[in-house]
Amino acid sequence: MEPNPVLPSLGQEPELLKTVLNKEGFRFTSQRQKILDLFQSSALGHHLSAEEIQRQLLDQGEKISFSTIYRALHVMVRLDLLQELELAEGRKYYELNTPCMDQHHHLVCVHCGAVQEFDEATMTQVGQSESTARGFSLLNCTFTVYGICPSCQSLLS
Amino acid sequence: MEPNPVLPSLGQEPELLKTVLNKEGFRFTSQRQKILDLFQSSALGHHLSAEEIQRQLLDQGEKISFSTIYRALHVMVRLDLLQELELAEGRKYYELNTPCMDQHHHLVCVHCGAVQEFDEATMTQVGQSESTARGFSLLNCTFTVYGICPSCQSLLS
DNA sequence: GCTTTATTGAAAATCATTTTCGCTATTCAT
DNA sequence: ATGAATAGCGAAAATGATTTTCAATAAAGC
Repeated sequence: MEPNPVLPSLGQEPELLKTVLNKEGFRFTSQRQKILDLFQSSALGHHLSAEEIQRQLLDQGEKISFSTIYRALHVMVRLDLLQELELAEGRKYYELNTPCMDQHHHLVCVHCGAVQEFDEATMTQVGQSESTARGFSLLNCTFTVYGICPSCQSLLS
Repeated sequence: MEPNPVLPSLGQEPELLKTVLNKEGFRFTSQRQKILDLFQSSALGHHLSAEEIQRQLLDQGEKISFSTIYRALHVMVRLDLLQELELAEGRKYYELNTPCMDQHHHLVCVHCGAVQEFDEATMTQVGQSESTARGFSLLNCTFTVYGICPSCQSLLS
């Protein structure tokens, strides 16, 4: 739950978000800053859905519409500030983007939905070599493992 | 486009699909057989969406509703005959399920949507070790690499 | 065969996400 | 700074894939 102290995050300073947005013709708004702040005040690698973002902002007294949230998320994905994740169930999640070689991957419990992150340098190496082998320029790679977590296993048995 | 001659596929013989369905209390129907046939008459690893399934069956003169298609797909995923894939864009794809250690992975062009498959034993090994390390029972793992394919690169430059 | 009940198709319902539109607020040049 | 141009905002309507409802049909098993 601590802001990550290691990675020099782009939006940590308001100035930077504004600069990055304006560089591409987008405008800086308080809503966009608040959404980015949410990600930065969570643990590194914490993922949020649009609904969770709205709820968390409401909890801290900020009313925001879904259209604004989705537009902000798309802009920040386009600017490489965020990464879009498909953690099952027809809902998209977003998290702070990290350089490709530092990417982490996900272990999802299909029963309770719990998600754990793990690092594995091998993954991105394989992604890199497979894509260059086929002439693709690599943008991103995701490795997701689905299983049943220990506590659900005991519930089910 | 050839039916795969190597893997002894469960639904190849109609008897088998019926047996597998009945074993779990589901009923054998011609619609389910036709859907499974579609997958088996395509190349191994070929993936289809519900819409593509409906179109292909219509093309061969078979009318089928989306409710039936989705229900059949879910049943077959539950029976481990098919595997559900999330190849971006809010649409689900399905393909014949292969034993976990033979699983292949996907390289997706985010521009034109082309998908290539590749095998990589390393992936499933990592998935296995990560999940057992955390006490998860492994069900499935997917590795998806996003990039831009050679032809789109030349179009864009 | 006959009964039970899972399955089907058509249409309505969901649900996350996207778009529309009138209004507001940011940007940039003056 | 001031103002014109326009990106972004919120509310509500629209979209599009998937799911559910419900009456009619057809497998399964006795």
